[in-house]
Amino acid sequence: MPSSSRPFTDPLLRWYERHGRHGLPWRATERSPYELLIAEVLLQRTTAAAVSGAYVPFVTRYPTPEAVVAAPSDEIEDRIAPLGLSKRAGFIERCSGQLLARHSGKIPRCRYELAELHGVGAYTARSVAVHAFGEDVSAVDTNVRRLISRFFGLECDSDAIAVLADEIAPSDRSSDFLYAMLDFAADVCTSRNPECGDCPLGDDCVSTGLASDNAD
DNA sequence: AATACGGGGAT
DNA sequence: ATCCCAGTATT
Repeated sequence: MPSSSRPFTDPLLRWYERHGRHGLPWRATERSPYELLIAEVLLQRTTAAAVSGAYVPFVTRYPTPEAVVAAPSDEIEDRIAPLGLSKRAGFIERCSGQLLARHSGKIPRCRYELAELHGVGAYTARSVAVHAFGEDVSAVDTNVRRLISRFFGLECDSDAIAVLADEIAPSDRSSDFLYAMLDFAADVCTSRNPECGDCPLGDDCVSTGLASDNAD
């Protein structure tokens, strides 16, 4: 992590310790890599609030890839349906089969092997690598993209965002840092009507004060 | 490089 | 009524 990024990372981590969404069920300690992978798939284009209700019943009913493969397809689909993008039910089934066939039911640590799994793209692979295995990278989703583009003044669709996100990830706290960016972007640096007023990053944010979104 | 998938909450 | 959400697979 370059020292020049500390005006970003330090206040962000401090904010996270105080105001982060620490109660989200997939963040509980002792979640297995498989359980984290399931959470990430359910969270694709889906709000944390929506997933939080369905998550515990899901991983309780299907605690392993074996349980997914053994279960009736329509039953899994019924649990995904309220979240939308119900084809993810099929993703999870196929992914679970691949986990059994290729990795003897375990979640691989390598994010490129992770991304070979059905329903697991670059983002989800990185996310699992960070939260399950502590890899020193970032995962750029909608929230992180918006936050970094605003703070550093980068174009929203710039490839530089992903590069920068990796560079500034603190090697010893990559998971907390990612959660911190997600929570901060969801609660303060929101898509519409960001709370720039009492933003703890305000002094150094390129876009501070221009309350219109889409900071570039 | 576009497009389909999607229900639910916020504005 | 429209926008948005911890994206990915498929044209």
